[in-house]
Amino acid sequence: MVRDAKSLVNTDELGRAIRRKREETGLSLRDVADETGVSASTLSRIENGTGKPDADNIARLTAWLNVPMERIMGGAGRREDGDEGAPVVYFPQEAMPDIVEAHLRADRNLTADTAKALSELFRVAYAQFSHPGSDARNRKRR
Amino acid sequence: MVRDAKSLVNTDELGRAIRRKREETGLSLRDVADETGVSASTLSRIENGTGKPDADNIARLTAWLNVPMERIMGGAGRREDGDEGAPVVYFPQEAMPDIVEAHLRADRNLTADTAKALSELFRVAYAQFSHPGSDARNRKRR
DNA sequence: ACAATCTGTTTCATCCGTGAAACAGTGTAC
DNA sequence: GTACACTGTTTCACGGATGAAACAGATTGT
Repeated sequence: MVRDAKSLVNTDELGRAIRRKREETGLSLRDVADETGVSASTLSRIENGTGKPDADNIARLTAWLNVPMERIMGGAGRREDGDEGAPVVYFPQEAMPDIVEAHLRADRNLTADTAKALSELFRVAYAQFSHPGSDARNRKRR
Repeated sequence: MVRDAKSLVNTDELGRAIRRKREETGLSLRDVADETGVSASTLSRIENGTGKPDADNIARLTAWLNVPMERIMGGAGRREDGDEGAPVVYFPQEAMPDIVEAHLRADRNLTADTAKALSELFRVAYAQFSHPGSDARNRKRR
């Protein structure tokens, strides 16, 4: 059942991937820090395999790497195929714009200002579409 | 409202999902604790939306829920088929609209039509801002 | 009645990941 | 030389997530 207290976070692989991409693109730790929102000191620790990054930083860095999180974190089952009968709403209005913004910040083809502008645009548009005016929380499942 | 929080971990939905499945299967917190390796006290906190679980516990619980982790955490990514070792495949700007679209489609707060419309809007806006040749690139001296 | 055993919640002390800032090298200009 | 601007690393105080254990409530058995 439960494997004994083994860490499910593959820190080494994550660190290697980050260092590889960072060096390939010729960026400094502080550059990546600016793009991802993860501090340079934390990035250094992750690249050197010291400690385990928390969930937010893993999400930011996997977004920057463009790799699925399961690559870095183990133990997650895969379902999803066929249909999403699962009655769970995972991305409510609150989270979505932040997720998009995180992706935009990680996009090297955008300046910080542009990323912010796009993020704001999306935020406004999303809010408009996802808040029909009623206070209905979630769409009823059918 | 969380202004700077920008947490990429959707704790509330994770907690709701766990509580739902736990009650559906008639398990106690300590039962789930035994199955997942997450302590009952931590489970109680997660179900009630207090704090943010760390990466290991997210992995354990998404595994127990049998849902992909991206549903809980806002990571980007694309799975490269098969190969494990070196295999982190990066592909930059073209991916962004697709990533956003994937997230929008997974958002149950949006109808399919709305998701598509938002996706298109984002695609157009992004293309406008990110096309090469302009000043879009970050100034970077070597 | 009482006790025993469940349940979920909440202290409590400990551990650890975090970012800012200090630090140590390494060039590069002047 | 010696400032300066960069690099990656490490120190530091702090916030917060954690599990064990204490806790309160409910249910059941005797």
